Amino acid sequence: MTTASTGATRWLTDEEQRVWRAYLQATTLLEDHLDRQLQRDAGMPHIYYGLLVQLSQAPRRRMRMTELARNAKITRSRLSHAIARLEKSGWVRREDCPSDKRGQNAVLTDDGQAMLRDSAPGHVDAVRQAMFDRLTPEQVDHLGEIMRVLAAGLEPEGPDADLPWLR
Amino acid sequence: MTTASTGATRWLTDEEQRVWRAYLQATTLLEDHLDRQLQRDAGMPHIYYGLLVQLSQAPRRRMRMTELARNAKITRSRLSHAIARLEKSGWVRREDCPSDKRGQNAVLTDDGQAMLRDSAPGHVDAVRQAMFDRLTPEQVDHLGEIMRVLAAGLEPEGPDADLPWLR
DNA sequence: CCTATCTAGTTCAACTTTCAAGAAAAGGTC
DNA sequence: GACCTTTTCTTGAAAGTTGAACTAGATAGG
Repeated sequence: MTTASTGATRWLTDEEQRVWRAYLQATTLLEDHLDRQLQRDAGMPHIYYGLLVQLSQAPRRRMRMTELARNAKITRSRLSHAIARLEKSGWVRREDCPSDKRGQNAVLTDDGQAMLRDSAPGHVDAVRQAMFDRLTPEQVDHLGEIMRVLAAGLEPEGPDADLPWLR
Repeated sequence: MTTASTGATRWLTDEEQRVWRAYLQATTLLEDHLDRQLQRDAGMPHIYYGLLVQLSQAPRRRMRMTELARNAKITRSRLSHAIARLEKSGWVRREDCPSDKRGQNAVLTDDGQAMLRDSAPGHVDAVRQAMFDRLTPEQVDHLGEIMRVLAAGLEPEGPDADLPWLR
């Protein structure tokens, strides 16, 4: 039920406002921190690094553009630009999809794989220091469950739902 | 203790990887969702909206640039550009600080206040639907505590620490 | 087939963010 | 006061993102 249907806004309680504010601050700071760490150590923003990680875990280190965009929760437009940039840096190359002439595979190059191998330890350290070393095991469990719920709530639901990242 | 000092990387466990992945997906989806909601309903990205909210809650609806940047966890450069844009839209104006001739106050205009009043219900609804309506009260408590810990861990510590958002 | 529609991916322009550099005022020291 | 450092804020260019428009190939119905 939304405000629009009733005319009565359910404002956030003081406690909810505090939680929301803490959420915004923590996520902003963490994103910024990791962007900076990876820009320094791997020469690319965090999200680009995430794309390479996905490719490294995919069969034959390659993935269709749309599937990669869907996994990373970004639009295809954004992915096109990102892959173009990563291609220029030599970490990824494009390849025509054999079974669908419209399709492209993004392929992690050997250089890309080597770069990941070299920068992964530093990145894992950064993530540990920022998150896992600061939380109790119970808090990690809770966080995982909470984030799964939030992510599920923001996924498009029906088969005919308008998928934001396909625009 | 970091990998760099010992040579042994403490990789993430499978469960930690799942939590990390869920965190990245949820935060990406939520940020994206709210950016889109506010771009549609208020004509600006989420972070700009947050700046106006801060101003609306400040005494006399104005705040020094540096303080606003610090609260919003963004760099002063980014804030300068953002305020320039909000000024062009008429929601904010700049004002010289009387006590420090280097300083500027960002002031929420009446138009800005009115815009906030009109768009706040829709935004609160969006936040509720995405987060508070999906979590149990216990989960909200846990989330708040977790986010406070993470934010605190990413704040610069010493007085001489290099403050990212002051660059 | 033929046509209409859908899907995959790219491109362009407008906008936002980042980083490095710089102008101007404040503060500290002698 | 003269000098040096720090703080405040802005600027400009490069990089990244967005949303709409577009091309080309796949798909479905007649």
